[in-house]
Formats: sequence, C-alpha cells, structure tokens
Amino acid sequence: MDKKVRVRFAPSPTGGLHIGGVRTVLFNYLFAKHNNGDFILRIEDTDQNRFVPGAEEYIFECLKWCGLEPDESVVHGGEYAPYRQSERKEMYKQYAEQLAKDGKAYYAFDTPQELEEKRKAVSNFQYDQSSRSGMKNSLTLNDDEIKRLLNENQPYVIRIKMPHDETVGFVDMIRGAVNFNTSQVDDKVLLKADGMPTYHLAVVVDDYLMKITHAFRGEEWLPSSPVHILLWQYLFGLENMPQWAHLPLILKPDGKGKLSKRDGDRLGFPVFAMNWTDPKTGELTHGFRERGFLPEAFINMLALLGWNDGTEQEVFSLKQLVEKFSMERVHKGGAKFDYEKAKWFNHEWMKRSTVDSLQSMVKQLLREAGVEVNDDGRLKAVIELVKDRCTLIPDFVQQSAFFFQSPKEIDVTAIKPKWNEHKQQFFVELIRAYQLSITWQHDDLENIFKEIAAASQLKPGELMLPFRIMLVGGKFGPGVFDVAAILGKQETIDRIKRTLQLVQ
RNA sequence: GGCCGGUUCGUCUAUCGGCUAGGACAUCUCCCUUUCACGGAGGAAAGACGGGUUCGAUUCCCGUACCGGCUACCA
Repeated sequence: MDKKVRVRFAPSPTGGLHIGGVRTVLFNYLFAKHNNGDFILRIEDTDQNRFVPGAEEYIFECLKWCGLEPDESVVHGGEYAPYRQSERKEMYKQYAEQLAKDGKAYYAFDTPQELEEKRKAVSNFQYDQSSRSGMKNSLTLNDDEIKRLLNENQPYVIRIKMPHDETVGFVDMIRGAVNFNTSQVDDKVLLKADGMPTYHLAVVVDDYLMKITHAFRGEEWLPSSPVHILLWQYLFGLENMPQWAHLPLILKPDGKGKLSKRDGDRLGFPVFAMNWTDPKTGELTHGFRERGFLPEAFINMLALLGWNDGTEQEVFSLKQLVEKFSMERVHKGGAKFDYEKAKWFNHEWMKRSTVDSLQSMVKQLLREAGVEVNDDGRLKAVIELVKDRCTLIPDFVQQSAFFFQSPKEIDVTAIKPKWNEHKQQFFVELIRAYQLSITWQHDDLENIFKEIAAASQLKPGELMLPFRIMLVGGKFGPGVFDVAAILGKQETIDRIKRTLQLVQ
C-alpha cells in the first residue's frame, strides 16, 4: 500500500465542524496510522460565494484539539495549492468542456425557471435520458442555434450524459460491492452557470490532481457515486480512483433523520467540535470543547459510534484506537447519538486524567468564574480529591471554588430550623478544640469532632450537615473533614465563626 | 414514486450455523456514603415478519414490512 494516505476534506459551506465530520476525519486518521501511512489532509472550500472566512483555520484548530493533526499542514499552501475552488475555477471548466467534446457531457440552456415549471408540471421530474430530448440542450438544438446562444452569452450548465442501461459499481471498503444502473441516475450538472463546478466534478478532479488515495465520506454520498465513477472512467481512468468508504450517518437521538446542528440547541447538547459563530449570521453553534469535554473522551466516543473492536472494551486512547482499528469492523447502519453516553465517556476520561493534565484547565475555568487560585499545591490536592465527582470540566467550579474563596452564599435555611443553643455551644467548643489542635489531618479532625459531640451528648449526624454548610455553603462536595483538612486551621475556624453569626 | 443502503434490549453494540443471546448508557431495587456524587451488588429489558437452505438458524438465501439516505445550477 502507498505509504501516504491522502485525504481531502471539504468543510461545510457555512463553516463549523459537525461531529460527523470529525468522525470521518478520525476514521481516516485511524486507517492511515494503523497501516503505517502518512495522514495528509487537504482542506478546501467549496464555493466562493458561500465561503466563510476562518472556516479552514477553525477546522485545523478542531483537529489539533482532538489530536488528529495531519502530517503536512496544507491549509496555507503546499504542493497542491491552491485549494479554494474559486481559484481553480478555470481548470474545472476545461475538464467539463473536454467531456462535452468527447460526447460524455452536453450543454444545457434551460433556465432555472423553466426547470422549476417542468418539475411542477411533471411529478418526479428528472433531467435524465428519458427527458433530455425534450429539453433545451446541445443534444436537441442544432449547431447554429447553440452557437447563437453561446454568442449571446446565454447562461448554460454542462451536464453529464448518463449512458443507457449500463451497470457501474465499485467496492466500498465498508459495504462491499455496490452497483447502479445508469438508466436510473439523472444527468447531473457538472459545471454551473457561474462557471463553478458542482461537488461531483470538483471531487473527481481534485482527488486526481491531489493524488488522493482514500476517500471517506458520509453515506449520503452513496447515491451520487455512479456519477463520480463515470467521471473517473472518462477523465482519469478507473485504476486511479481512490478507495471509497461510505460511513454510516449519525442520527438524531429522538425522531428521525440525521443529526443536524439545530438538534443541538433543541435538545441541549453540542453538535460541533468547538464553538462556531457564523460570521454572516452571528449564529452560535455550541462545541464539545467549550461544553467541557476532554478531547480524549470526545474522539473515544466518536470512534465507538460506528466501530468497536469486538471485545467489551469501550474506553480507548487514540493510540489504542490506531492499534486496534480496522475498516472491517466499521458498522454499516447509522447510529442515534446519545448525549448521556457521551458524558459517560467524559467521566471515564476525567477519572483517568492526571492532576497535572487538568491543572491549567481548571485554573483557567476558576478564573473565568471569578475565583483566583494562588496556591498551586492546594489546587492539585483539590483536583485529586474532586475529579472523580466531575463529569464535565465545568463541574469543577461547583466542586472546588469554595476551597479558594469562602462561599458567597451560605444555605442557612438547611440548618436554621433545627438550630438550637446546644448546637451553638458545640461549635464554640469545636472552634476552641481545633484552635488547640497541633495536627491538621483528616482523621484527627474527625476524632476531635466526634469526641466533642459525644461530650455534648449530640449525635455526629446532626452536626455534620451544619458543619458542611459552614465550610462549603451547601449540600454538596467531598467529605467534610477532607475539606477542612485542605482549608487549613484558620480558614476552617473563620468559616465556622462566620456562619454562627448568621444562624443566631 | 424511483434508486441505494440499513434492521439484536429504550439507546450504542457483541455474536462471523450450535445461546441459558453477552456488555455499556439510561431506568428500577438494594448496599456504601450521617451532604451530593463516585463506587459496589442485583433486576427488568432484544434477534421486524414470512418463506426457504440445514440435524440445527439471530447468523446464509429470497420476499414483505419498517427505518434512513439520495432524487437542486447544496454539499
């Protein structure tokens, strides 16, 4: 096999990177790396008019975050530049005209309005071999007429002329042999009236010129593959065609259809890899990164959505995925996206993450929440204590902010109703005892607490909750004595005193 | 409508002719935790339907049903 696995990726015309797109790139990456190939990704925009600034850079940032960096960065040039279709426009046109010259394609002068009317008049109208003889194109018009229209600069498109009753097919890496009869497929537009190619022409020309070896794409492209196969046959030879794999779709969790970015807002989960703001509409689509997912968990989740290694293992690092990946085990059927399961993956990776790898992220997060961390030693201890309790990174705010600043709100309503002089005395006593304590370890704090409780003839259970509220502000967080141990003597005592004043 | 794909617990999936159909998420019960989680133990939960082939079909073949995709001068 060619050592270089070259892959091309076209971003969505409106920008952003859907998780389905990430998965496509991920499988490409895994396949390339598993086979000891180089992973070379070419990103191009698809349409000048719809091109959104920053779309390519955004995609590279996403891939970088995921750990899927291509071996050569080609976003700003490289051997096969330019990548923007608008800059390659003339080249596509030449190929389209060549096809017309060879009788494999033809000029069509039908206006969009005429086509619209036709579709209204004839149900299920298709521009194909059964209908093209009744349309305005270079097959039905005589040469003089065609020349006249061209001279008058009448807009035209170039359509592929689908042959009659031939079987075209290919072997899909996932699905095996797939065949089509050319009589069933329509005469797709190859070159639009504005001179830009459609995807069908562009994908074939670019894959050839950029020496693409493997093309992975979504299942929705399967029906147009006969067009592409024919173009390969006509233009560059079937033997040069990349190997294709059509990946199953990621479906909506409820209802039907493929997962769209709108479903994210509707159902409350991200659909893109990272936040993306459409520069034209200002519309924000949420990303997994900003929602607080770890990249390891994100790609792990995506890989398992459509692939598994046949064992019961579910948690894989990228390295393990590369090791175990095989195309044969990629599923054929689409999978409904399950956000709960996605969060489970993140929790698993959270537990596995080291304190060091989380430290800067958590520090940043706390800063954004208005909590400044000055003591990195304490931060490490806190993360260690708390990370198993966090599913998403933002959970660290609630779980650890109170270690660095005394709680802004103290939930006194949770203790006030059952408060009495007796308890008040206990905490006064506790302050005194803690003040005198030489050590400040979890076990010592607990023992002192219990001894005083026993002496005051109070059950520790009645006192633990108030103590917790005093230290963390609410009914949450790790064990109270763990909290007290990290807070230190002075801070613990201060917090007790402070709340005692509130409940009186 | 046509074409192309797909079809195992609610969801993601294991099974490559021999099953008491396994796991995970979610759900329920219990335990642990004198907070909230984590964690632990257990329960309920599936092979779309009909025909073949076979000693034996979830597994192979054919039909039907259902789901999805495509059927744009969008990708």
